[in-house]
Amino acid sequence: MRSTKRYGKKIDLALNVWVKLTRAYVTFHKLSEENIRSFGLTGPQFSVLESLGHLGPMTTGVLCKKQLVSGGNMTVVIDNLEKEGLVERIPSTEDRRAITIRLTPKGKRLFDEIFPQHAEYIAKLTSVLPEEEQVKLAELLKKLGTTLAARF
Amino acid sequence: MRSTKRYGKKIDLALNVWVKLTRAYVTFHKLSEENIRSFGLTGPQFSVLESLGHLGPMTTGVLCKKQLVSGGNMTVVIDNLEKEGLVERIPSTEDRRAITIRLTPKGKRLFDEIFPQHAEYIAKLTSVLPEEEQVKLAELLKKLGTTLAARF
DNA sequence: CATAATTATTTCAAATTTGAACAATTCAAA
DNA sequence: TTTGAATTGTTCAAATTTGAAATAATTATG
Repeated sequence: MRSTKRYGKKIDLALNVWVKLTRAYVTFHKLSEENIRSFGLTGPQFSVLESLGHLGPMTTGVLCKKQLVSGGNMTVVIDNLEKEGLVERIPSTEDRRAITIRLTPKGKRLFDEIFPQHAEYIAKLTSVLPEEEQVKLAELLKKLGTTLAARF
Repeated sequence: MRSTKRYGKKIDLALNVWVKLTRAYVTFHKLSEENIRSFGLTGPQFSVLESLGHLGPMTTGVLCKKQLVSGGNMTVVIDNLEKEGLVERIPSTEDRRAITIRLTPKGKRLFDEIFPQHAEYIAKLTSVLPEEEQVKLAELLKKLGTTLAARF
């Protein structure tokens, strides 16, 4: 950390956290994305399938909040999944502005097939840390993420 | 974590680490990016200024490795910084394929002005964790990131 | 009830990023 | 040497993402 040693102890520590968070995330993300591509899906497509597969049908807006992406982007992602016949748009019964997205049977089959494989891969990557460190890391990251989201 | 409780203890734990890493990173990144925009720079532009400001002139290729982005992208980022008069391209003396990028005086002045401000902001964000947790988190993230990069 | 403000989604243009193709250069081995 | 493989940076096309309208529907307020 030679590059971040000139701003006082507190700031150096904070910069170090941020740098390490970025490196760990980017490296992990590239590997995960690569694995997802091998299933013929993009990362965002996979994330949508995962949300729908685990939590059931939900509206476009809820999907946006879950993945923290813009609405314009989500429309495109859903368009592409729809073209592949993996999801379908159903007008919401309660709110006629809203559209419910759900897996088609084909989408459900694909999800059931590839999600466990991808989960195995994630576990392989994560296993570079022993389990007790994984627990600690998840706990700290959760605290950081939720507190930031709540406070800023 | 209702959505990730059906694949066995080890896999659930790994998925949890990955989900929390993603949330913490994306949330932090959006806030940091927003702050950088307030200085009239994009995130990648700021990162290049930071590398050059802290470590001195370096080639395009080294910048790519530091920021983990593609060469095509780095060319555009440097083009834009050059248009603003913040960096300049110098043909490398040792390797005539390579081009050294360095800050102009204007770039150096901007860097000296805004980096401490941004560092303060990062410290404000990070301060949602007490210092001993920051130390622990940085340590775990470093281990995760470096081991992944070395092993996969 | 009527009007305004908010919310959900889509459309569109612009910015960003990647990856492949390419030109120039370096390096290593025959 | 010199041939060929690898590396450096750029260009280009395509994919991705965002953010700002635009549209439609709902909710709140007077």
